[in-house]
Amino acid sequence: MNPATPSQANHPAPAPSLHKSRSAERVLALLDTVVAEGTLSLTAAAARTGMPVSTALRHLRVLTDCGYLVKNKAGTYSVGTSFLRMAVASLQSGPYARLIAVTQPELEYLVEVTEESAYLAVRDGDEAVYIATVESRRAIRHVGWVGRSVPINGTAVGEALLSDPLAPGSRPVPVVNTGAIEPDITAVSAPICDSSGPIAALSVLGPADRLAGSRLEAAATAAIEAAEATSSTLSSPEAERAGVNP
Amino acid sequence: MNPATPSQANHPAPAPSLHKSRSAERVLALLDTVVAEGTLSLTAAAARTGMPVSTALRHLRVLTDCGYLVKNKAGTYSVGTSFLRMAVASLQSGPYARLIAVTQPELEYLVEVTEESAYLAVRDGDEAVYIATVESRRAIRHVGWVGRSVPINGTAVGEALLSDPLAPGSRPVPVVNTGAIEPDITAVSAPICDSSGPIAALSVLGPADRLAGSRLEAAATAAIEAAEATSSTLSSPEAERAGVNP
DNA sequence: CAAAATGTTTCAATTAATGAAATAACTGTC
DNA sequence: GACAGTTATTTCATTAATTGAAACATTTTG
Repeated sequence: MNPATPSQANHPAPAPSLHKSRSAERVLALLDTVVAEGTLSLTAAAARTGMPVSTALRHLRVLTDCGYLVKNKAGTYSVGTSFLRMAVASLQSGPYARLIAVTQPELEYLVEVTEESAYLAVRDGDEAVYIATVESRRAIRHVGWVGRSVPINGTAVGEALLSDPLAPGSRPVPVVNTGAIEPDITAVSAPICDSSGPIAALSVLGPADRLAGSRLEAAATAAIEAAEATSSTLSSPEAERAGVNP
Repeated sequence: MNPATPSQANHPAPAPSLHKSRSAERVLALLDTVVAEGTLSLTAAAARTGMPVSTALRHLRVLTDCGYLVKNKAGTYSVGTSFLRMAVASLQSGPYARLIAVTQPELEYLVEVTEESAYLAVRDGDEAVYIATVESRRAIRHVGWVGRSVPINGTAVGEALLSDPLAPGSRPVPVVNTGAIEPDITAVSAPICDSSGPIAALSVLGPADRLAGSRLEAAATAAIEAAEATSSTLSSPEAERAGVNP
């Protein structure tokens, strides 16, 4: 339904031997699909994941029994409260909690300076996922990419995440790209790094005709500044926290 | 590890016949446990979910192969980017997206008026889950309950979610409770309703000695006001949106 | 360095997942 | 309100796929 859906589940299973849990994978694929689509009927879910309806039904039942999905009166499935609980918990206390918290003010700063929407992205295999945003306050603005993922090659965020800031003499360079995913959208990205390299990236996204010239330069400067600020904040005090409990 | 963990997975399986997918349930239990704990070793995860290590390992591998979990160099597991993607997507475009968006300014209003932390909660079976918050700006404040769930009985949120605002003549009543979950914490809750009853609740949480007397009354008034504002905003224009695509 | 704990692999037994087909419940149409 | 079409649910025999004890490897601890 999405004309260009850059994300979607997984086909990472070329492993020949070694027992793999099929139903497990299937149940996860189902969950993923429903979350991605927001709402899905049984047959649609079965079709999307390529499994027989009866099997899909059984697995969807497991998911609803556990509260991860909810079956609305129309018979369709959507995310349930148990999944919500996990979602907020993972954002609140997972490994990315600090990253997201630290980034928030920087995103706000970027929006203030550039008047465009700012995003935080992390790497996911050969894709980059946008996991947080502060939207521009202008009428025309870039919205709704949180939760989306884009290829890591040929995009500004991707290049930022792949850049090697450890290479001697290399200063952080903003990556600018126009029209990689959608035409007329320009992206400026800068990497957030720890000692081992880029772990995330900040992106400013806006209309290509507006995000250009001196405004583009300003955005590039601001992005690097914000990303470096984030990097140093992250590396400074309490370095690693694994557990959740206070 | 949590002294009192009110949440946690599920034992909803009294069904005698009818094939149920065991590995599916197990993989979800594993995912849930890791998300709840933030970081977990193989043996710990196996113990928590009560399955043999070799089985847990196999399922954890499925989860890491799909990117839902990540295996850090220490050998422990934490949530991965694919799960993050789902998490933010579910908050951004799921059935609760509108609720959360509409509630945000109301939470901010509550914090402004009461100077205490404000939460949004929804029902999850016989529990209530806090899914959003705006924190008080005071030095002593209530934090960190997002993602947590509390029993629906004997708590302020719970009672708000159970209240019946449709009963003729009943005005919304704030529910106040002190020390239900933790001593010295007072909660004020008001239900957000649609035509069929409460669908969520707003809560103001603060230290019992501070959230009392006239301040408590002010909080109660504000909570009701905010909840009613949310209710009417939700019910007014575009009533239902199921799909995600623009 | 020995001992203990934790992580990983193997493999045969059999459980438990699978999916085609039959049935039931809707949905819309005339 | 009956008909065709679509979608959801149940059944059930087959067998593929999951399981877990135990052996082995690796890391941590004393």
